[in-house]
Amino acid sequence: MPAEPLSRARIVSTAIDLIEREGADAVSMRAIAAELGVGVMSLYNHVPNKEALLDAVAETVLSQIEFTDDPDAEWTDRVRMQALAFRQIAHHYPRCTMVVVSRQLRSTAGLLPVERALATLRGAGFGGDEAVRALRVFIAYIVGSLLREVGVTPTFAPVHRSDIRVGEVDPLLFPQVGELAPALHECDHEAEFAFGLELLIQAMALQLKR
Amino acid sequence: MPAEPLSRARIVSTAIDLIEREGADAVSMRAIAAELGVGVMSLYNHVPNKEALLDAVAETVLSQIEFTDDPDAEWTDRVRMQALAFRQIAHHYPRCTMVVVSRQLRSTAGLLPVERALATLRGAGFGGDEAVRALRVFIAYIVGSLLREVGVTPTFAPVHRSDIRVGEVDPLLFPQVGELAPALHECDHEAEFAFGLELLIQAMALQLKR
DNA sequence: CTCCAGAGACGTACACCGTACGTACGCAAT
DNA sequence: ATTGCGTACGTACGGTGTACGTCTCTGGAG
Repeated sequence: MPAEPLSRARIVSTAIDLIEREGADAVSMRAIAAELGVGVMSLYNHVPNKEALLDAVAETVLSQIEFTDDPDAEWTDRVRMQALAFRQIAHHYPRCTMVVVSRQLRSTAGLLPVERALATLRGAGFGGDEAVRALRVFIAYIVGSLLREVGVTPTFAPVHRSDIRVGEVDPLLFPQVGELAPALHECDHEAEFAFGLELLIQAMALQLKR
Repeated sequence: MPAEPLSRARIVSTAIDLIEREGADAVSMRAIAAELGVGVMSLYNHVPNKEALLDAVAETVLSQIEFTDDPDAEWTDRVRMQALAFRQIAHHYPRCTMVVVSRQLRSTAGLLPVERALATLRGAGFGGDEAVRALRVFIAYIVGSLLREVGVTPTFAPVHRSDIRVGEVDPLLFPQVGELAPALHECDHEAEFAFGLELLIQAMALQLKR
């Protein structure tokens, strides 16, 4: 029973599964090897080290973004679509998001979204430098939003179960936080993301008319 | 030579130093203990575990934000000030930024900026839910920007030394990236941050007039 | 003064981590 | 038949966080 021959792809795939199932911290070479029913050191025949493996994880996740780009649509719609596509994979691989975002890739998978976004922005009429600046703003917002969404960053989302101790903050020291506790504790991630995205897109459009 | 008696504050402080000097990955209980000329397990008399220590690091850094808030100023100016104050400590403790940002604090130090921002926004005329939404957008943008700035997130900033191989990307696959490589490889972090921040503030102001 | 309790510093030990290195096996080319 | 290479694997080393037991010191109570 040769069981399938152990390949880089299979290793990366089970790494992703493991991250999604048990979290990024629980990923170890030993755990991955055990999952595959294989000796630990066998992994190193296909992957130079753990860092490279995590790069591959990021790349694989990133390459699954489904861009459905309509070249005839308004640039605002196209930018929105790209941002939402990005968010969608983060939603699909929530525990991998931190790994993806915190690792700069110079590979095709990493550069493709950048290329796409720059093309869209320049097609809209932005100059080269302007397009780069705009892209950076969008990326910052998207990354920040996704990190909140997957719970690494604060903002009181109900990331993990309740300390529904709403009244636990001192309302004398923190009157606003106290009063707005209900709003702070619930978060429709999709709506919040869309709100800020729309804000940015409108601001960009306004910027363009000058 | 009793050398000063080893306290939680001293531990946190040398942890911060160590992070800034050697990076967040290099921080271990043993390294901190060695730095203090102390046994490893002595640390646990003042800190329950490493997680709590990193929380304390985040809290300490956060508590050093200098808010110079002028209650008579325009709310736009006040929001800008708060965002810049936040960025400033990240600039002062670059290697700690990731630690600060990736750890949600329910403590005073973590809640104070939130309280402040909410008060400012509501004072400007935003409703409760609107203020929360606005704050979330700002936080997302700030967090995303800081992560780029300290080099954990991509975007081609010259975070570390050169692969000034500008021509290394295939200009056929990535014409935009190829053409805009110079712009992509240089990044005036402060200007970029200010640009997006202004964009957001203006968009918010526009949102307010309705 | 003695005595004793509590606190803090520390050493040892364990389980786990990434991975360098050496070994064993199967298949392709010589 | 022999050689060589690629792959799987075990062992081992130096690192990690921390549970536990021990030692020493200090500051009141008797």
